[in-house]
Amino acid sequence: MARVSREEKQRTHAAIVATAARLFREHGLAGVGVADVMSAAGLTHGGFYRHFASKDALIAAAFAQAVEEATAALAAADGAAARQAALLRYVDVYLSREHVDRPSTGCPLAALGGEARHAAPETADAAAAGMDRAIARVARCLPAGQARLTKARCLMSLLVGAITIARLSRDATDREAILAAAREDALRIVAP
Amino acid sequence: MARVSREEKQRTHAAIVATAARLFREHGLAGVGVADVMSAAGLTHGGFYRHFASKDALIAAAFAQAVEEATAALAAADGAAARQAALLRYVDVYLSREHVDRPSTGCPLAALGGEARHAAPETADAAAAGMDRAIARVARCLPAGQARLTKARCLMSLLVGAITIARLSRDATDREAILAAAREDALRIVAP
DNA sequence: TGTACATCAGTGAACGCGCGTTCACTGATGTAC
DNA sequence: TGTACATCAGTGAACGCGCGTTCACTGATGTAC
Repeated sequence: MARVSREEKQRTHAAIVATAARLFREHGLAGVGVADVMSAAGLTHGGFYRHFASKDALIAAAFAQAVEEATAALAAADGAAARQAALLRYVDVYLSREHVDRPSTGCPLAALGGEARHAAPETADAAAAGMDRAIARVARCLPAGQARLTKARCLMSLLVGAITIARLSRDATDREAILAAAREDALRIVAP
Repeated sequence: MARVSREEKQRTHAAIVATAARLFREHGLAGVGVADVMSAAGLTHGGFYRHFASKDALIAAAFAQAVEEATAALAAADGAAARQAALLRYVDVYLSREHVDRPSTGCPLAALGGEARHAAPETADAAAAGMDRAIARVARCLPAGQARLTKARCLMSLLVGAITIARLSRDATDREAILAAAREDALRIVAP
Protein backbone atom coordinates (compact mmCIF):
# COMPACT_ATOMS: atom_id res chain seq x y z
CA MET A 1 0.00 0.00 0.00
CA ALA A 2 1.05 3.57 -0.46
CA ARG A 3 0.26 6.95 0.98
CA VAL A 4 -3.25 7.39 2.43
CA SER A 5 -5.28 10.50 3.12
CA ARG A 6 -5.04 12.61 6.24
CA GLU A 7 -8.32 11.37 7.62
CA GLU A 8 -7.26 7.82 6.93
CA LYS A 9 -4.07 8.45 8.86
CA GLN A 10 -6.05 9.76 11.81
CA ARG A 11 -8.23 6.67 11.76
CA THR A 12 -5.11 4.48 11.64
CA HIS A 13 -3.62 6.42 14.54
CA ALA A 14 -6.75 5.95 16.64
CA ALA A 15 -6.88 2.25 15.77
CA ILE A 16 -3.26 1.77 16.89
CA VAL A 17 -3.93 3.48 20.21
CA ALA A 18 -7.16 1.55 20.80
CA THR A 19 -5.50 -1.76 19.95
CA ALA A 20 -2.53 -0.97 22.16
CA ALA A 21 -4.77 0.06 25.06
CA ARG A 22 -6.48 -3.30 24.84
CA LEU A 23 -3.38 -5.47 24.38
CA PHE A 24 -1.26 -3.74 27.03
CA ARG A 25 -3.99 -4.12 29.63
CA GLU A 26 -4.39 -7.77 28.73
CA HIS A 27 -0.76 -8.90 28.49
CA GLY A 28 1.23 -6.19 30.23
CA LEU A 29 3.65 -3.62 28.85
CA ALA A 30 6.51 -6.06 28.44
CA GLY A 31 4.24 -8.75 27.03
CA VAL A 32 3.20 -6.82 23.95
CA GLY A 33 5.53 -5.71 21.17
CA VAL A 34 5.17 -2.96 18.63
CA ALA A 35 4.72 -5.58 15.93
CA ASP A 36 1.96 -7.27 17.95
CA VAL A 37 0.01 -4.05 18.20
CA MET A 38 0.46 -3.19 14.53
CA SER A 39 -0.55 -6.58 13.21
CA ALA A 40 -3.54 -6.70 15.56
CA ALA A 41 -4.53 -3.36 14.05
CA GLY A 42 -4.18 -4.84 10.57
CA LEU A 43 -0.92 -3.08 9.68
CA THR A 44 2.75 -3.91 9.35
CA HIS A 45 5.21 -2.80 12.02
CA GLY A 46 7.34 -0.64 9.74
CA GLY A 47 4.77 2.13 9.62
CA PHE A 48 4.61 2.48 13.38
CA TYR A 49 7.16 5.29 13.50
CA ARG A 50 5.05 7.51 11.26
CA HIS A 51 2.71 7.71 14.27
CA PHE A 52 4.86 7.45 17.39
CA ALA A 53 8.44 8.27 18.30
CA SER A 54 8.82 5.12 20.36
CA LYS A 55 7.03 2.26 22.05
CA ASP A 56 6.98 4.33 25.23
CA ALA A 57 5.13 7.14 23.48
CA LEU A 58 2.52 4.60 22.42
CA ILE A 59 2.22 3.28 25.97
CA ALA A 60 1.69 6.80 27.27
CA ALA A 61 -1.05 7.47 24.70
CA ALA A 62 -2.71 4.10 25.31
CA PHE A 63 -2.71 4.61 29.06
CA ALA A 64 -4.29 8.05 28.80
CA GLN A 65 -6.89 6.75 26.38
CA ALA A 66 -7.77 3.83 28.65
CA VAL A 67 -8.21 6.12 31.67
CA GLU A 68 -10.37 8.43 29.64
CA GLU A 69 -12.66 5.61 28.56
CA ALA A 70 -12.82 3.92 31.93
CA THR A 71 -13.94 7.08 33.68
CA ALA A 72 -15.96 8.76 30.93
CA ALA A 73 -19.30 7.93 32.53
CA LEU A 74 -18.22 9.65 35.74
CA ALA A 75 -17.28 12.81 33.88
CA ALA A 76 -20.49 12.81 31.86
CA ALA A 77 -22.85 12.57 34.83
CA ASP A 78 -24.64 15.84 35.47
CA GLY A 79 -26.44 16.78 38.67
CA ALA A 80 -26.07 15.42 42.20
CA ALA A 81 -28.33 12.41 41.73
CA ALA A 82 -26.81 11.42 38.37
CA ARG A 83 -23.34 11.70 39.84
CA GLN A 84 -24.09 9.45 42.75
CA ALA A 85 -25.76 6.95 40.44
CA ALA A 86 -22.75 7.04 38.09
CA LEU A 87 -20.38 6.43 40.97
CA LEU A 88 -22.42 3.54 42.33
CA ARG A 89 -22.46 2.00 38.90
CA TYR A 90 -18.72 2.61 38.52
CA VAL A 91 -18.03 0.74 41.76
CA ASP A 92 -20.38 -2.03 40.76
CA VAL A 93 -18.75 -2.56 37.38
CA TYR A 94 -15.28 -2.16 38.85
CA LEU A 95 -15.78 -4.82 41.48
CA SER A 96 -17.35 -7.31 39.10
CA ARG A 97 -16.24 -10.75 37.99
CA GLU A 98 -16.16 -9.45 34.43
CA HIS A 99 -13.59 -6.81 35.36
CA VAL A 100 -11.41 -9.43 37.02
CA ASP A 101 -11.66 -11.73 34.02
CA ARG A 102 -11.23 -9.11 31.31
CA PRO A 103 -8.45 -6.64 32.06
CA SER A 104 -8.34 -5.63 28.40
CA THR A 105 -11.30 -3.30 28.72
CA GLY A 106 -10.95 -2.44 32.40
CA CYS A 107 -9.13 0.04 34.60
CA PRO A 108 -5.56 0.65 33.41
CA LEU A 109 -4.47 1.61 36.92
CA ALA A 110 -5.22 -1.91 38.11
CA ALA A 111 -3.87 -3.58 34.98
CA LEU A 112 -0.70 -1.53 34.45
CA GLY A 113 -0.20 0.62 37.55
CA GLY A 114 2.59 -1.52 38.91
CA GLU A 115 4.50 -1.80 35.65
CA ALA A 116 4.18 1.83 34.65
CA ARG A 117 6.66 2.75 37.37
CA HIS A 118 9.47 1.07 35.45
CA ALA A 119 8.71 2.63 32.08
CA ALA A 120 10.23 5.73 30.51
CA PRO A 121 9.53 9.11 32.16
CA GLU A 122 6.88 10.04 29.60
CA THR A 123 5.00 6.83 30.37
CA ALA A 124 5.28 7.32 34.10
CA ASP A 125 4.02 10.87 33.62
CA ALA A 126 1.04 9.62 31.63
CA ALA A 127 0.29 7.09 34.35
CA ALA A 128 0.51 9.76 37.04
CA ALA A 129 -1.77 12.10 35.09
CA GLY A 130 -4.23 9.28 34.45
CA MET A 131 -4.32 8.42 38.11
CA ASP A 132 -4.94 12.05 39.07
CA ARG A 133 -7.70 12.29 36.50
CA ALA A 134 -9.40 9.11 37.71
CA ILE A 135 -9.34 10.27 41.33
CA ALA A 136 -10.61 13.72 40.36
CA ARG A 137 -13.51 12.20 38.43
CA VAL A 138 -14.41 9.92 41.31
CA ALA A 139 -14.22 12.86 43.72
CA ARG A 140 -16.50 14.88 41.45
CA CYS A 141 -19.22 12.26 41.90
CA LEU A 142 -19.02 12.20 45.70
CA PRO A 143 -21.24 14.49 47.79
CA ALA A 144 -19.74 17.97 47.84
CA GLY A 145 -17.81 19.24 50.83
CA GLN A 146 -16.38 17.14 53.61
CA ALA A 147 -13.24 15.35 52.53
CA ARG A 148 -14.41 14.56 49.02
CA LEU A 149 -10.85 14.10 47.71
CA THR A 150 -9.82 12.02 50.69
CA LYS A 151 -12.72 9.68 50.12
CA ALA A 152 -11.90 9.43 46.44
CA ARG A 153 -8.28 8.52 47.19
CA CYS A 154 -9.38 5.91 49.64
CA LEU A 155 -11.98 4.44 47.32
CA MET A 156 -9.59 4.29 44.37
CA SER A 157 -6.99 2.54 46.52
CA LEU A 158 -9.53 -0.04 47.59
CA LEU A 159 -10.74 -0.65 44.04
CA VAL A 160 -7.29 -0.97 42.48
CA GLY A 161 -6.04 -3.23 45.26
CA ALA A 162 -9.09 -5.48 45.21
CA ILE A 163 -8.81 -6.13 41.48
CA THR A 164 -5.07 -6.65 41.70
CA ILE A 165 -5.49 -9.24 44.45
CA ALA A 166 -8.54 -10.89 42.94
CA ARG A 167 -6.69 -11.37 39.64
CA LEU A 168 -3.87 -13.10 41.47
CA SER A 169 -6.18 -15.63 43.08
CA ARG A 170 -6.51 -19.06 41.48
CA ASP A 171 -9.78 -19.83 43.23
CA ALA A 172 -13.08 -18.53 41.88
CA THR A 173 -14.77 -18.55 45.29
CA ASP A 174 -11.92 -16.56 46.80
CA ARG A 175 -12.08 -14.06 43.98
CA GLU A 176 -15.78 -13.51 44.64
CA ALA A 177 -15.10 -13.15 48.35
CA ILE A 178 -12.44 -10.52 47.72
CA LEU A 179 -14.81 -8.54 45.50
CA ALA A 180 -17.63 -8.83 48.02
CA ALA A 181 -15.41 -7.68 50.87
CA ALA A 182 -14.23 -4.67 48.89
CA ARG A 183 -17.76 -3.86 47.73
CA GLU A 184 -18.98 -3.70 51.29
CA ASP A 185 -16.29 -1.23 52.29
CA ALA A 186 -16.62 0.74 49.05
CA LEU A 187 -20.32 1.30 49.66
CA ARG A 188 -19.51 2.48 53.17
CA ILE A 189 -17.39 5.18 51.54
CA VAL A 190 -19.70 6.09 48.65
CA ALA A 191 -23.07 5.89 50.36
CA PRO A 192 -22.54 6.04 54.11
CA MET B 1 36.65 -20.73 40.90
CA ALA B 2 35.78 -24.38 41.13
CA ARG B 3 33.42 -26.58 43.05
CA VAL B 4 32.44 -25.38 46.52
CA SER B 5 31.07 -27.24 49.52
CA ARG B 6 27.44 -28.10 50.09
CA GLU B 7 26.98 -25.46 52.78
CA GLU B 8 28.60 -22.90 50.52
CA LYS B 9 26.16 -23.82 47.77
CA GLN B 10 23.25 -23.33 50.16
CA ARG B 11 24.58 -19.92 51.11
CA THR B 12 24.96 -19.02 47.44
CA HIS B 13 21.42 -20.20 46.76
CA ALA B 14 20.02 -18.08 49.57
CA ALA B 15 22.01 -15.08 48.38
CA ILE B 16 20.64 -15.43 44.85
CA VAL B 17 17.05 -15.58 46.13
CA ALA B 18 17.55 -12.64 48.48
CA THR B 19 19.19 -10.53 45.78
CA ALA B 20 16.45 -11.43 43.30
CA ALA B 21 13.71 -10.60 45.80
CA ARG B 22 15.24 -7.17 46.24
CA LEU B 23 15.93 -6.42 42.58
CA PHE B 24 12.62 -7.71 41.22
CA ARG B 25 10.66 -5.60 43.68
CA GLU B 26 12.73 -2.56 42.79
CA HIS B 27 12.83 -2.82 38.99
CA GLY B 28 10.07 -5.24 38.08
CA LEU B 29 10.23 -8.76 36.68
CA ALA B 30 11.01 -7.66 33.14
CA GLY B 31 13.50 -5.05 34.33
CA VAL B 32 15.92 -7.48 35.93
CA GLY B 33 17.86 -10.17 34.09
CA VAL B 34 19.40 -13.36 35.35
CA ALA B 35 22.83 -11.83 34.79
CA ASP B 36 21.84 -8.76 36.84
CA VAL B 37 20.84 -10.91 39.79
CA MET B 38 23.94 -13.06 39.62
CA SER B 39 26.40 -10.21 39.35
CA ALA B 40 24.63 -8.32 42.16
CA ALA B 41 25.13 -11.47 44.22
CA GLY B 42 28.83 -11.49 43.32
CA LEU B 43 28.66 -14.37 40.87
CA THR B 44 28.73 -14.94 37.11
CA HIS B 45 25.56 -15.76 35.23
CA GLY B 46 26.71 -19.16 33.96
CA GLY B 47 26.28 -20.81 37.34
CA PHE B 48 22.67 -19.78 37.67
CA TYR B 49 21.32 -23.04 36.24
CA ARG B 50 23.01 -25.09 38.97
CA HIS B 51 20.42 -23.47 41.27
CA PHE B 52 17.28 -22.87 39.21
CA ALA B 53 15.69 -24.45 36.17
CA SER B 54 14.70 -21.08 34.74
CA LYS B 55 14.26 -17.39 35.45
CA ASP B 56 10.63 -18.10 36.26
CA ALA B 57 11.61 -20.59 38.95
CA LEU B 58 13.77 -17.87 40.50
CA ILE B 59 10.91 -15.39 40.37
CA ALA B 60 8.64 -17.87 42.12
CA ALA B 61 11.20 -18.46 44.87
CA ALA B 62 11.91 -14.75 45.27
CA PHE B 63 8.23 -13.91 45.49
CA ALA B 64 7.59 -16.52 48.17
CA GLN B 65 10.62 -15.37 50.13
CA ALA B 66 9.52 -11.73 49.97
CA VAL B 67 6.01 -12.56 51.21
CA GLU B 68 7.47 -14.62 54.03
CA GLU B 69 9.70 -11.78 55.18
CA ALA B 70 7.09 -9.05 54.77
CA THR B 71 4.57 -10.88 56.95
CA ALA B 72 6.89 -12.66 59.40
CA ALA B 73 6.08 -10.30 62.26
CA LEU B 74 2.37 -11.05 61.89
CA ALA B 75 2.99 -14.79 62.08
CA ALA B 76 5.31 -14.46 65.05
CA ALA B 77 2.92 -12.45 67.24
CA ASP B 78 1.51 -14.54 70.06
CA GLY B 79 -1.55 -13.68 72.14
CA ALA B 80 -4.48 -11.39 71.35
CA ALA B 81 -2.77 -8.16 72.41
CA ALA B 82 0.47 -8.94 70.61
CA ARG B 83 -1.44 -9.80 67.45
CA GLN B 84 -3.36 -6.57 67.43
CA ALA B 85 -0.17 -4.63 68.09
CA ALA B 86 1.60 -6.49 65.28
CA LEU B 87 -1.21 -5.71 62.87
CA LEU B 88 -1.30 -2.04 63.81
CA ARG B 89 2.43 -1.86 63.26
CA TYR B 90 2.09 -3.72 59.96
CA VAL B 91 -0.44 -1.19 58.71
CA ASP B 92 1.70 1.67 59.94
CA VAL B 93 4.83 0.43 58.18
CA TYR B 94 2.88 -0.53 55.09
CA LEU B 95 1.32 2.90 54.65
CA SER B 96 4.56 4.78 55.25
CA ARG B 97 6.55 7.05 52.99
CA GLU B 98 9.47 4.65 53.32
CA HIS B 99 7.42 1.84 51.83
CA VAL B 100 6.40 4.01 48.91
CA ASP B 101 10.00 5.08 48.31
CA ARG B 102 11.64 1.70 48.77
CA PRO B 103 9.77 -1.10 47.05
CA SER B 104 12.88 -3.29 47.24
CA THR B 105 12.21 -4.30 50.83
CA GLY B 106 8.44 -3.90 50.85
CA CYS B 107 5.35 -5.90 50.02
CA PRO B 108 5.78 -8.01 46.86
CA LEU B 109 2.04 -7.98 46.22
CA ALA B 110 2.16 -4.23 45.73
CA ALA B 111 5.45 -4.27 43.83
CA LEU B 112 4.87 -7.29 41.57
CA GLY B 113 1.22 -8.26 41.89
CA GLY B 114 0.26 -6.78 38.56
CA GLU B 115 3.16 -8.27 36.61
CA ALA B 116 2.96 -11.73 38.16
CA ARG B 117 -0.22 -12.40 36.19
CA HIS B 118 1.76 -12.48 32.94
CA ALA B 119 4.52 -14.77 34.15
CA ALA B 120 4.82 -18.54 33.78
CA PRO B 121 2.28 -20.74 35.63
CA GLU B 122 4.73 -21.58 38.42
CA THR B 123 5.28 -17.88 39.06
CA ALA B 124 1.57 -17.12 39.02
CA ASP B 125 1.06 -20.01 41.43
CA ALA B 126 3.72 -18.64 43.76
CA ALA B 127 2.07 -15.24 43.63
CA ALA B 128 -1.34 -16.73 44.38
CA ALA B 129 0.05 -18.72 47.30
CA GLY B 130 1.87 -15.67 48.63
CA MET B 131 -1.29 -13.62 48.44
CA ASP B 132 -3.26 -16.28 50.31
CA ARG B 133 -0.57 -16.48 52.94
CA ALA B 134 -0.46 -12.73 53.45
CA ILE B 135 -4.23 -12.53 53.84
CA ALA B 136 -4.26 -15.48 56.23
CA ARG B 137 -1.58 -13.89 58.38
CA VAL B 138 -3.43 -10.60 58.49
CA ALA B 139 -6.67 -12.40 59.36
CA ARG B 140 -4.88 -14.24 62.17
CA CYS B 141 -4.11 -10.91 63.81
CA LEU B 142 -7.66 -9.59 63.66
CA PRO B 143 -10.07 -10.15 66.55
CA ALA B 144 -11.45 -13.69 66.39
CA GLY B 145 -14.92 -14.36 65.06
CA GLN B 146 -17.02 -12.01 63.01
CA ALA B 147 -15.86 -11.84 59.41
CA ARG B 148 -12.15 -12.00 60.18
CA LEU B 149 -11.26 -13.19 56.68
CA THR B 150 -13.52 -10.66 55.01
CA LYS B 151 -11.86 -7.85 56.91
CA ALA B 152 -8.41 -9.18 56.03
CA ARG B 153 -9.30 -9.29 52.33
CA CYS B 154 -10.64 -5.78 52.47
CA LEU B 155 -7.64 -4.46 54.38
CA MET B 156 -5.14 -6.11 52.06
CA SER B 157 -6.93 -4.66 49.03
CA LEU B 158 -6.78 -1.21 50.53
CA LEU B 159 -3.09 -1.51 51.41
CA VAL B 160 -1.97 -2.88 48.04
CA GLY B 161 -4.02 -0.33 46.13
CA ALA B 162 -2.86 2.62 48.20
CA ILE B 163 0.82 1.81 47.66
CA THR B 164 0.29 1.15 43.97
CA ILE B 165 -1.41 4.50 43.52
CA ALA B 166 0.95 6.42 45.79
CA ARG B 167 3.93 5.10 43.84
CA LEU B 168 2.39 6.37 40.62
CA SER B 169 2.01 9.90 41.95
CA ARG B 170 4.67 12.45 41.03
CA ASP B 171 3.71 14.81 43.85
CA ALA B 172 4.98 14.24 47.39
CA THR B 173 2.03 15.98 49.02
CA ASP B 174 -0.42 13.85 47.05
CA ARG B 175 1.46 10.71 48.02
CA GLU B 176 1.15 11.64 51.69
CA ALA B 177 -2.53 12.40 51.22
CA ILE B 178 -3.15 9.01 49.63
CA LEU B 179 -1.38 7.27 52.51
CA ALA B 180 -3.28 9.30 55.09
CA ALA B 181 -6.61 8.56 53.44
CA ALA B 182 -5.88 4.84 53.35
CA ARG B 183 -4.59 4.86 56.93
CA GLU B 184 -7.82 6.35 58.18
CA ASP B 185 -9.89 3.67 56.53
CA ALA B 186 -7.46 0.89 57.48
CA LEU B 187 -7.73 1.80 61.15
CA ARG B 188 -11.49 1.72 60.86
CA ILE B 189 -11.13 -1.89 59.78
CA VAL B 190 -8.40 -2.95 62.22
CA ALA B 191 -9.49 -1.11 65.34
CA PRO B 192 -13.11 -0.09 64.93
C1' DT C 1 43.84 -42.83 57.43
C1' DG C 2 45.25 -42.32 52.88
C1' DT C 3 44.61 -42.49 47.86
C1' DA C 4 42.31 -42.49 43.38
C1' DC C 5 38.45 -41.16 41.08
C1' DA C 6 33.87 -39.17 40.24
C1' DT C 7 31.07 -35.23 41.00
C1' DC C 8 29.66 -30.79 40.32
C1' DA C 9 29.59 -25.34 41.73
C1' DG C 10 31.09 -21.75 39.44
C1' DT C 11 33.40 -19.49 35.10
C1' DG C 12 33.23 -17.19 30.78
C1' DA C 13 32.33 -17.63 25.98
C1' DA C 14 28.85 -18.51 22.70
C1' DC C 15 24.21 -19.39 20.78
C1' DG C 16 19.73 -18.07 19.26
C1' DC C 17 15.76 -15.66 19.50
C1' DG C 18 12.75 -11.64 20.11
C1' DC C 19 12.06 -7.07 19.65
C1' DG C 20 12.68 -1.99 19.11
C1' DT C 21 14.19 0.68 15.55
C1' DT C 22 15.90 2.00 10.83
C1' DC C 23 15.69 2.24 5.92
C1' DA C 24 14.97 1.98 0.85
C1' DC C 25 11.01 1.73 -1.70
C1' DT C 26 6.08 2.30 -3.58
C1' DG C 27 2.51 4.88 -5.20
C1' DA C 28 -1.53 7.62 -3.83
C1' DT C 29 -2.27 12.23 -1.76
C1' DG C 30 -1.55 16.99 -1.56
C1' DT C 31 0.19 21.25 -3.61
C1' DA C 32 2.13 24.77 -6.69
C1' DC C 33 1.72 26.74 -11.02
C1' DT D 1 -9.33 22.93 -14.24
C1' DG D 2 -5.41 20.44 -15.46
C1' DT D 3 -0.55 19.02 -14.99
C1' DA D 4 3.94 18.21 -12.85
C1' DC D 5 6.16 17.48 -8.77
C1' DA D 6 6.91 16.89 -3.79
C1' DT D 7 5.33 14.60 0.24
C1' DC D 8 4.71 10.91 3.08
C1' DA D 9 1.69 6.61 5.04
C1' DG D 10 2.47 2.15 4.83
C1' DT D 11 5.50 -2.07 3.37
C1' DG D 12 8.81 -5.56 4.26
C1' DA D 13 13.57 -6.56 4.86
C1' DA D 14 17.41 -5.81 7.77
C1' DC D 15 20.11 -4.21 11.79
C1' DG D 16 21.70 -4.49 16.42
C1' DC D 17 21.25 -5.23 20.99
C1' DG D 18 19.79 -7.59 25.24
C1' DC D 19 18.84 -11.56 27.47
C1' DG D 20 17.64 -16.45 28.65
C1' DT D 21 19.92 -20.52 28.09
C1' DT D 22 23.71 -23.84 26.88
C1' DC D 23 28.26 -25.69 27.06
C1' DA D 24 33.21 -27.00 27.57
C1' DC D 25 36.18 -26.36 31.16
C1' DT D 26 38.43 -25.94 35.95
C1' DG D 27 39.63 -27.63 40.19
C1' DA D 28 38.00 -28.27 44.92
C1' DT D 29 34.69 -31.37 47.27
C1' DG D 30 32.85 -35.74 48.23
C1' DT D 31 33.17 -40.73 48.04
C1' DA D 32 34.64 -45.52 47.40
C1' DC D 33 38.10 -48.63 48.45
